Amino acid sequence: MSRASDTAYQAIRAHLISGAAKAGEQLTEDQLSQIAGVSRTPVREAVRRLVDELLLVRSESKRLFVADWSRDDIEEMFTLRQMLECHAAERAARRLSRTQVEELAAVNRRLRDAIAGDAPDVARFLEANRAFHEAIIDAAHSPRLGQLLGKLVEAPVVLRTARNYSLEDLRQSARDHDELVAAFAARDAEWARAVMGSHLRRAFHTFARTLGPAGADAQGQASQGGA
Amino acid sequence: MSRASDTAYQAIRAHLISGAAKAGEQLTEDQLSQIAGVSRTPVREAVRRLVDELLLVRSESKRLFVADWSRDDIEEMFTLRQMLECHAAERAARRLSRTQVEELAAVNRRLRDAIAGDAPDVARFLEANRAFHEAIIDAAHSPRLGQLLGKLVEAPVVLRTARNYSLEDLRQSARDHDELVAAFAARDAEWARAVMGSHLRRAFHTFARTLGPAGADAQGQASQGGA
DNA sequence: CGAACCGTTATTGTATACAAATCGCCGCCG
DNA sequence: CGGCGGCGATTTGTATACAATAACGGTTCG
Repeated sequence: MSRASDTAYQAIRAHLISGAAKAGEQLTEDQLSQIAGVSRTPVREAVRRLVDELLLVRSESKRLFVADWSRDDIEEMFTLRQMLECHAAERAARRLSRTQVEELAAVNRRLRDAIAGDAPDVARFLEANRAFHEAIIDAAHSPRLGQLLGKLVEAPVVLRTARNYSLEDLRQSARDHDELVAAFAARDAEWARAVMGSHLRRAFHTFARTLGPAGADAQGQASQGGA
Repeated sequence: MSRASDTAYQAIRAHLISGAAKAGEQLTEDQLSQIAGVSRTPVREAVRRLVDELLLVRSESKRLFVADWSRDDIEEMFTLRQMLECHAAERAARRLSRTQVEELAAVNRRLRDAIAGDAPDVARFLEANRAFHEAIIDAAHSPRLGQLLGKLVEAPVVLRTARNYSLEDLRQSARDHDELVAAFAARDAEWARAVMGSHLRRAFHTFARTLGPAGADAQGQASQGGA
């Protein structure tokens, strides 16, 4: 990846994740180029990526805003992710070699380690979690699928880092992963799909619980739509 | 949309569709800026879109090539599209108003008109077809879904214009659309999903038939992968 | 004769200056 | 008192020049 535009991407992303920028706030390319320490050209490239990943939004008149995810947006995202990632699990179940299954199991042991004690290491947990899901998607051998999912998983992973998960939530995730590994070992595609489905759907509800009841929604903002 | 970068997008896209550029051929941003008649800056913007839509490919060293779709790539793409668009049909079935259903029916009448005689007007057919599917996706009210599908439908629609479809293929499509309208009118989400599924799966086989048997595949090229 | 090295050339990446478009505000008129 | 129009300021879009990097070809050494 090119140097400056990648620098810009990471810097801006970090800036968004850190919470320094509030949802709905306007940002200008100039500000961002100052933050990233590069000129506007690579910033624009980085911004395009971030818009694609739904972390930034461009208004109708091309002005730039920090994305503001409503509960419905998040549910939609989880639904799409579930659809695609269940498919990935199904394909992976048919293709994973014994060695690869063992590798997945190893990744999940790392994940368990991260939540072994009373004080879970959330950063390590998230890293292992990401690696686990990524390995499955890779194993599905469907480049386009991976590409589509890449965009979807970015955003929530980001938001997630800011949230507090209960230890029980994390442990349930680990159990889900174990069952996925079992399904893969058995080469049972239907099983894998089903486990992945409930895993992600529960993740959504765990996530949504922190946002309040289903009716309440975020306030308006520069129209996010536009397909 | 900005003037020059949009011009560039359309010009380059037209250049690719017209067949003037062979699959796997290298293109430089300079060439493209000459073709489009604008500077490299908007060309780069347009190129990013086209890479995203899988019409162009960037090699590991950032060189630019005309995408070369293997049969497997096409099958993958249709599979993903089916998954997403079935979901869209399901949602649309629950949401479409009587008026909207009638509008869909009208679009399909346009489509039938285009293939009424012995010499079908393929351009009009494709336009109506696109409008039909787009209306369903819009009705699904899922902006992210629309966005994902946008990328997937671009490529095949493009290739498709170059192919010859039998009159019977086109008529079958029209019948499928009629049945979809019926499913929508009945507000039967399962029915809609099923019809959409067979519609797209058949489209894939119709398409694949023109590419030869399943085993034969395209030759190598700059690695297309990269999720 | 083959393979690795180095200089040349082609191609992409970045910075900067400028043009176009948009916004927000202020004054004007109804 | 409220809406309309236009002007200044802000922000994005485009062109161009230059820098960095990767491919190519020739030469030389083993």
